Amino acid sequence: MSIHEVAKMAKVSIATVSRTINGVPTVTPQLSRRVWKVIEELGYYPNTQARALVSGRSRIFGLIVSEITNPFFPEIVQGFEDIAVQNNYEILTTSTVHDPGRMALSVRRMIERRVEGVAVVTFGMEEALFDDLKSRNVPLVFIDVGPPLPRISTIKIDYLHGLRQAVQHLAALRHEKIAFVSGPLTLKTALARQHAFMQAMDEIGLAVDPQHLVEGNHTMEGGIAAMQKLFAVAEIPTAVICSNDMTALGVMRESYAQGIHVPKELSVVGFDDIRLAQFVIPPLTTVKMSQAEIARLAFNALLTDVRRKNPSPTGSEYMLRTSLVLRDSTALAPKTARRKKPKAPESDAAGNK
Amino acid sequence: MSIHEVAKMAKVSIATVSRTINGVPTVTPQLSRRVWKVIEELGYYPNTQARALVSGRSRIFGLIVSEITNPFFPEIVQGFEDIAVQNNYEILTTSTVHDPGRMALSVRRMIERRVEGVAVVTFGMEEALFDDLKSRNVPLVFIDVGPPLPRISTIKIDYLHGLRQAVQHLAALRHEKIAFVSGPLTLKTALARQHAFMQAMDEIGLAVDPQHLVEGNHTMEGGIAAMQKLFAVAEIPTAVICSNDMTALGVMRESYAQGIHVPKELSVVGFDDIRLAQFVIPPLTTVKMSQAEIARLAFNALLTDVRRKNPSPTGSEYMLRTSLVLRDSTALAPKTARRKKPKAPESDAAGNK
DNA sequence: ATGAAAGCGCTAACAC
DNA sequence: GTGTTAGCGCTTTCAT
Repeated sequence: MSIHEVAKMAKVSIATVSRTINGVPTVTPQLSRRVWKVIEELGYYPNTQARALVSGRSRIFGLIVSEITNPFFPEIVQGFEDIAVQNNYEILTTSTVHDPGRMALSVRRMIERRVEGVAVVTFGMEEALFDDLKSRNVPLVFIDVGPPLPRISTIKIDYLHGLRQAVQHLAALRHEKIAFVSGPLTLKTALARQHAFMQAMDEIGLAVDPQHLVEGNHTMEGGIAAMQKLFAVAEIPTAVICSNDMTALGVMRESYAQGIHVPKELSVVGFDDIRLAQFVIPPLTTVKMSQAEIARLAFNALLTDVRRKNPSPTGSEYMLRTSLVLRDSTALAPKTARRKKPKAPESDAAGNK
Repeated sequence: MSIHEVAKMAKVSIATVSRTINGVPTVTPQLSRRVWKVIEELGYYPNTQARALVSGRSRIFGLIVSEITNPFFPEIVQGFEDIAVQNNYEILTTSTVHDPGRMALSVRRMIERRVEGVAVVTFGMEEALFDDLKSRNVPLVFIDVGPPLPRISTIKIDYLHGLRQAVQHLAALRHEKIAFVSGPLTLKTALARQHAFMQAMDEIGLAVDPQHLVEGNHTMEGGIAAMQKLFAVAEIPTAVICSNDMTALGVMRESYAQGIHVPKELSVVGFDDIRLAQFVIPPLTTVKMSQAEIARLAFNALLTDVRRKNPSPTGSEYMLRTSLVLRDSTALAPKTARRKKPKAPESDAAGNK
């Protein structure tokens, strides 16, 4: 079943069928109707491969994520698909699972399928992996990183805005000993978050105890470990801001295990605002970095670039604001800072004082 | 950059280049080396659209899921991608977000891209939506449902096996009043789970109090609501099995809110074993329905079907076992069944007795 | 063992 | 306004 059958049944040339489908205005309404009728009857759908081949436009955008099973990404994938669908684009999603080999393979798959652009939403990456894409002038969009090159867009995240709100929110609740659990400091984005936190603290004249700066790894386990470190130091914090929500969940979990009540004894703030943040107990106060918005910005960056005849030589930049979402994991600082746990082990520390 | 450039540089015909790439054995090793060398140098990647067009095989499988943002699905998507990559298949994932319109659109997108097969992993669906696919003889694989038609495979889930283990596990812990929170009973899969539960209870001679059978909706909110109902009845259960993990999380959350300790006062069992089940507090005992295995079975069903010349007239069936995973949300039944909450409202019921 | 050529289904000149 | 035709990049006969 091809355009030819439609043409034959409608008694027109294949060119007319093509024009009808593509809405070329020269086609007589009468003919157009006839053609559409046949198309419906036959249940004809154009072959996109043939279209792509002849037009040189695949109408596919690639989306590379770190790992689809990380709760941060599905919302982005969904958002990306939603907009793609509206624009008659298909989306080729690949998950690199933090494996450089898979990443390289992703790029290869993208090229083989002749995607028109690629959105790269990953934690950390080797830029060299994208050389094949760059040399082919495939529009690219990155988060936070990306050289000022033509056909390369960057979505900058304004970490400071949300983190400043978080810090000031805690300060308003009389917290002074505010800890920060970072992500892996090899990651630029993790570093940027930590810097933003430091700056926000500095702005309101709050000192950061070096012991209150601990490195996590953006996982729940990392949060648990970080929490253990934090509560082993002399001066225990009354609030902790985490570099991402999974870390915050880990901190909350460990707090629960240690019988430390959140938020009464410890305020916890996350970052990202993954869906799950609403559902944990207590619902997590966090800095929202809208995944839907990232998807939208990334898609539009690509679309804009594809349509552009002469790409700007310096690439394009987009900005995403972050902002605090208040939920129930933060509260007024306790009057007297909690001291280190008594050494005597309790058989049941969980939840009961 | 096309096969022609490679041919020219290697001083062979395009046919030879094609044969080399496709590993046709007639090509002289010497020529083959020459061609491969040029391919490397040029960074040439074959155009899959052209390949698909001429060969009639797109090397794409479709994967339709209910919603990628539901924690149940990402693991399936990842598993599917992993196997697809190994087999040089591309995967076109679409998320229907429970919208029949989006579902219809999904099917359309699949047809337009000429996928070679489609795996449908959704909660409930209108079979009619797949008529277009069926009439085109596109291999299909469904979970649990699916008519015995050629080119249609079904993955049957053995709910009973895991649920029987769950029930017997609880019985061994001296539980007798075991409640069940079902999914929406309009869903065949939800119904099947409930039936399996009933049967498992029946097998060991345990009666199910009708008040202990409440309908949820496979969301956390549904679990919360169900839990409230369950603890408003005269005879309060000591254990509750949930039709899926999200429901179980809701039940646990509401237990926490009501100050009911899990597992000391209430044992909770989930179903699915989503990744998150390991991370909640306490880690959830649940019936595992391996998402990776579903992905594997579905992909292989499709691959098998694609390769088959004469499809079996009755379709194929695959079976997936479920089995209990023990974690910390189940424990010995309390000696004396907890009674209904005292009417006097407590300002702080959470966690403290 | 290799090359020439037909053709997959479509779009876009170009004619009329 | 509509039809004819030349490819798009590849695979696959069919010759040689």
